[in-house]
Amino acid sequence: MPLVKQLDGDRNRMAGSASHRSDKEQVILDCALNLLKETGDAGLTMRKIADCAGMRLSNVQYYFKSRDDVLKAMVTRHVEECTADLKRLTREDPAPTPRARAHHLIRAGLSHGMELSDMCRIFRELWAISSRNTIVRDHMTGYYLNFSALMADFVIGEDVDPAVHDRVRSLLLPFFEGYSVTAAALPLPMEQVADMLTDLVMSILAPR
Amino acid sequence: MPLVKQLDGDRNRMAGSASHRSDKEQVILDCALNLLKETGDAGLTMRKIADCAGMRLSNVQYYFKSRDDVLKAMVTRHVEECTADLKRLTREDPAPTPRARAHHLIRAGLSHGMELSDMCRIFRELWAISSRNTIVRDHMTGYYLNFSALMADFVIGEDVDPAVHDRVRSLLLPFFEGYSVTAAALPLPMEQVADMLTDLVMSILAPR
DNA sequence: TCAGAATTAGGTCGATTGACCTACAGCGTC
DNA sequence: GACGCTGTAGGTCAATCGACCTAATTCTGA
Repeated sequence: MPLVKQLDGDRNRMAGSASHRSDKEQVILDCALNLLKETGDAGLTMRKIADCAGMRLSNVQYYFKSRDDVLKAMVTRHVEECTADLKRLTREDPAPTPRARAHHLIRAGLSHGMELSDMCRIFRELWAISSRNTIVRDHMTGYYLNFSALMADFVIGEDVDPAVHDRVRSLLLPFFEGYSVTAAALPLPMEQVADMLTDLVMSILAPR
Repeated sequence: MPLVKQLDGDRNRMAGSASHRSDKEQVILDCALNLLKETGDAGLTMRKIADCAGMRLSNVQYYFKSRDDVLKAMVTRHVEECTADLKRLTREDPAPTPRARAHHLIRAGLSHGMELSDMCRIFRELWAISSRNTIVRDHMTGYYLNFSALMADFVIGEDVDPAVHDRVRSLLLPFFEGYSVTAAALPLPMEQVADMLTDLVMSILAPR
């Protein structure tokens, strides 16, 4: 049941992901993420985390000796999960053509922003925090680098012209993130935006 | 630099020396915006505002009776200034072709995000706050509606096919906002992203 | 079985916060 | 000269914060 930190280092060595941390640590990070989403950076306090997790303040501080440690671990886990979500999506859809794959990916990406999902709320907080926190900023940048490459791989494969690959990444990543904060102010419904963006991706793949 | 708030009705107040009040209010809002940018929502406190503005806490509270009132006034003023900036930009550039105007606008828009400008830092904070604050969210949505329409007007004029107008807005606005948080993770330098985005806008104007 | 490590309980501490309050100076008006 | 309003000063208040501390308790491995 318990077994905590000694194993942490061991597991983390392997291929850099998905380490099994203790149950309590997971509960703490769950609560921290939830609090960040609901109340923002200012509302994310050690006491509220303890309250939400059903433990004492000192116990939370036993697992994470400072608030900043909670933040770091929380961000690390969150971006890993987002990456895993994308990988799952790309494995699920066997669409045969680049256009079909692009459209499927784009619809999924935009629908997150459309509904102001939990994920988007969390990212808004992380963007703000990353303005002032180098560690969070580095995690975000690394996540985006990986995420955008995975998207382009899915849509057009990995062995096409690298310049085309780069352009697809440089279109999809900013657009997805920006859509999540501007969706409510756009004149077109999501479906039409998705169609337009799909067309734009295709125009990159086959320039006139 | 200021010139924004004059129109809000403070002038035609009965008591004399009404401009005194306006001046102090502006100083307070300047300090609040600066604090938001530097220290985030959590670091924006009434006492720090007073400290920065060189007045007593009670004096700040005389002009804005609660922290939330400061926030509202600050956001109102900020989005007004950003809109004025865009209008200035569109008036300055007399480029004759849609492509030249689009490129000029895009270069300006992306360069903000590229350098993590003050404006971008503030918007990151506002996005986070707007997840939990209806008033801020409404101000942001209104700003984006107006801003994206101004951009499309500038690039293609106001009397083209409304569907084309809507598509240009729906491409530029999300991309600009998203670029400001993903620029560091994109494989292409800003210039190439600007060229690509310009091409994409033109492909919307003249579909094959 | 039992020493020591892992975990939990229950505080204390100084610092900071927003809201609120009273006092008072300067001013124009009645 | 009394009054009312604006603006400023200075302070109180309960609430909350992160960090830290000590002691008890539970678990584990030799």
